[in-house]
Amino acid sequence: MAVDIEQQLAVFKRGADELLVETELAAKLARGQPLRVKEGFDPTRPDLHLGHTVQFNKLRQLQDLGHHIIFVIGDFTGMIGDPTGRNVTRPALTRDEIEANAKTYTDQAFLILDREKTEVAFNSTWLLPLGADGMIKLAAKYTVARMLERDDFGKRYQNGQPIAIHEFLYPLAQGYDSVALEADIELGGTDQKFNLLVGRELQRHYGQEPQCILTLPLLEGLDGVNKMSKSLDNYIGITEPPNEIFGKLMSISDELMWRYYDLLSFRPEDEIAGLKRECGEGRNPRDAKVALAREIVARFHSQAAAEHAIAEFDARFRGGALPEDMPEVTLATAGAGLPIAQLAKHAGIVESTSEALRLIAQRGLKVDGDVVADKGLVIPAGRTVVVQAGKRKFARVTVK
RNA sequence: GGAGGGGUUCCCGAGCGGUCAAAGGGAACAGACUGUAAAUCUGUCGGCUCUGCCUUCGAAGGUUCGAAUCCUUCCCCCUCCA
Repeated sequence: MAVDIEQQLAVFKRGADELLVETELAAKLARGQPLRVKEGFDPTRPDLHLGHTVQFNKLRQLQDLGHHIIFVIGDFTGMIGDPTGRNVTRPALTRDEIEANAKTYTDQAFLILDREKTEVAFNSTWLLPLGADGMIKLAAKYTVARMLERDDFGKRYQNGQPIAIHEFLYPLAQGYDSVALEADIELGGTDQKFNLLVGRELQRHYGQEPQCILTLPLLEGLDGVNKMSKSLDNYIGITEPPNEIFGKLMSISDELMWRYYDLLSFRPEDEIAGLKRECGEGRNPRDAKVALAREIVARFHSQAAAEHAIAEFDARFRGGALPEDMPEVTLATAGAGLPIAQLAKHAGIVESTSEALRLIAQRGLKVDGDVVADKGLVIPAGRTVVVQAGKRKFARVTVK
């Protein structure tokens, strides 16, 4: 702990939404011991996207300050089930599946965090032994009124939407994690604030010094409005191919780009401010976007992959070239050839022949670069063509 | 346990015997414009062997020439009372 407290606090707070309670954190830091920093993750969805990495980035910064990171896999809380109500019950994951998910999850996290210095913990380790009686005792420590303070619950309650009882157990279980781990501070997204506060409360009940809370902003998804999530399909997955990540980043709005700079870039703050100023003075924001996309691709793949993505992007969208990689499909035909609509559907670039016909009507379907004008077009057996739906979907199809 | 309200196409939400594949909005998709920006404008937005046919309005039956709309039973959700 060579770094002084003021400097440390600045690192904690950079880009953060809220720090509770700063004076408490300063006191903890003053002891000169590494803090036990906890954050929980739900392993039911193993694919991580850039939104998750906002959290990882901060954990990494704290790790670099010498603090002890505890990466909690919510295997028990995951079992409680999906809190959004109307969804079908999630099939219970087996132990093996959970472990497999956890592994892909942590492997991805370790693209940012230092594997050697990170403690990975499964919360079933301490929650399972609680048993029904332990859970009841735990539940006795909180009231329904306080639960309804949670924005999400309160709104649903007021709007007449269902809240299942077990959903109340979720914050309690998560809060108990902090007790079991004797966390000094817990991180989470702003939507986690309530759950994090429950942790504080429970620690008091169990005679511990309450944890501090650091919330980080939720990253907006590609639409720039909703938070990034897989279910909204507005995400950039960190295991996606370089060209995908690059392309998706290039498609965001300028406004959103600056947001991404703030939350995702490792560049110094003044450098980002400089870029922003240049664009304000007339530099094409596209340049800044390329720089951001390059940085992100390089982080999850490599510098070479990033340069390559830029080159292909230019060739494709400035030069009009075809993408390097596209699905190769071979389709059998019973007759002399395949009608274009069916071909597009079976090639997987449209959902249905109806959609293909609509696209044709709107001049959005191309064969070998030419707009398909005739919906009756038949591709004869023996030919190989490149079909394109819209700007992004391609396939090379051979008719046999 | 009692009383009332409700379940409509991806989402919200109109429709309440025929003119309904179902208004309107959102999302999404395509085209124009561009920096593959965003915004805007135009169009599309169940499926198919597509000038026609088939399947949708919680589920299953029924009434009717004809049902998302009426009846019966069932399932689910909400509110108030107990």
